[in-house]
Amino acid sequence: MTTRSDGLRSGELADAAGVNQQTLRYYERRGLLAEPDRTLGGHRVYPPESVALLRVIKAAQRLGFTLDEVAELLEASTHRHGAGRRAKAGLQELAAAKLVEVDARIADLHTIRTALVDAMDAGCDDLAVCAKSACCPLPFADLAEEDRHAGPCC
Amino acid sequence: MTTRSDGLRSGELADAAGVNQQTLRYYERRGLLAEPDRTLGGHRVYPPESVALLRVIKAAQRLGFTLDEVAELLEASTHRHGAGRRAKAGLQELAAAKLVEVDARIADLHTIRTALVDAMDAGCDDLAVCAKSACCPLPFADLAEEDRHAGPCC
DNA sequence: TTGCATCCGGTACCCGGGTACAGGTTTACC
DNA sequence: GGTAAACCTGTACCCGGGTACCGGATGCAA
Repeated sequence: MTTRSDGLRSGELADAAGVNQQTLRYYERRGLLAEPDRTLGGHRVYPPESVALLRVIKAAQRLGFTLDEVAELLEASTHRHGAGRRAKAGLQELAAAKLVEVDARIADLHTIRTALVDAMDAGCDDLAVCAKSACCPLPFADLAEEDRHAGPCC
Repeated sequence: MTTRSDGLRSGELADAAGVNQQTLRYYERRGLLAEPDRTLGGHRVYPPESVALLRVIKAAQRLGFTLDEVAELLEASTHRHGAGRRAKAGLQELAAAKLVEVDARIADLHTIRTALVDAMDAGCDDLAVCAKSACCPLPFADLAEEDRHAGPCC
């Protein structure tokens, strides 16, 4: 049965999409990739569209969506094709929400940038000294509040 | 022996600095906090300056420095007080390097922002459809390169 | 001296996004 | 039919910055 005209083996798909082979199985577990067909021996055989799908996943991830959000987006689209009702948020809603997050993060980084420049301009070169003297322009109290607002980096 | 006029217990320091008590021990392990004196029974007794030190640590962290970098900065300042030679980078150097990182991250986020707005303007609402049609403005190929350059978020 | 709050060390777990390894099949080509 | 490459499952580990839990010991006041 050499009629494997268009299926991809996991290694081929991984190479084509530029991801690790383990990542494919990881995405499968996370629900981003549907369980593919198998050979009689149990080896995965992916349809050619999978390459495009992986590229979409990577693009969405690059836009700041978490894997859970990407899974939600993909699930939403398949469900919309099938059943009429749509419970999941579409790309428009999630992108709008993500845009707000990105803008907040940019603003936050500008605050940080300003503080860094201030510290450099003031010639601070010793944290222990800064901690004791009041010369240092590092806004020890102020920064913390913004932190709560924007959330930690990770 | 009630002459504990100025020492802080770990719980007191944690409360005063607004951190978890476990975090204090964690910082001690990481070398950010020197090992404090102990009571006869082995309980930690911190000097009052520790509160300021913790605030500095939090401020530095807020500026984007990792705990390792903060430790390096603190270590550098104490070593400079002691021995004459300085091997560690000072705040000036690290801040300059961090500034470059922050600027790169801001630029990267602007790229992401643009892509998000483009996708919203184009009315994309289905990733699976976007993957197949060429209508979608999501720059599937381009984004990946920038990613390598700026590094992943976490 | 009793009783309760606090503290101790050690270990294990959390988040997100993977990656690595071990040890056992399957496939493909000669 | 032999052999090497590719594949399989399951489990454990990585990064950074903490947090939680446990059983036992201390501190302090009444």
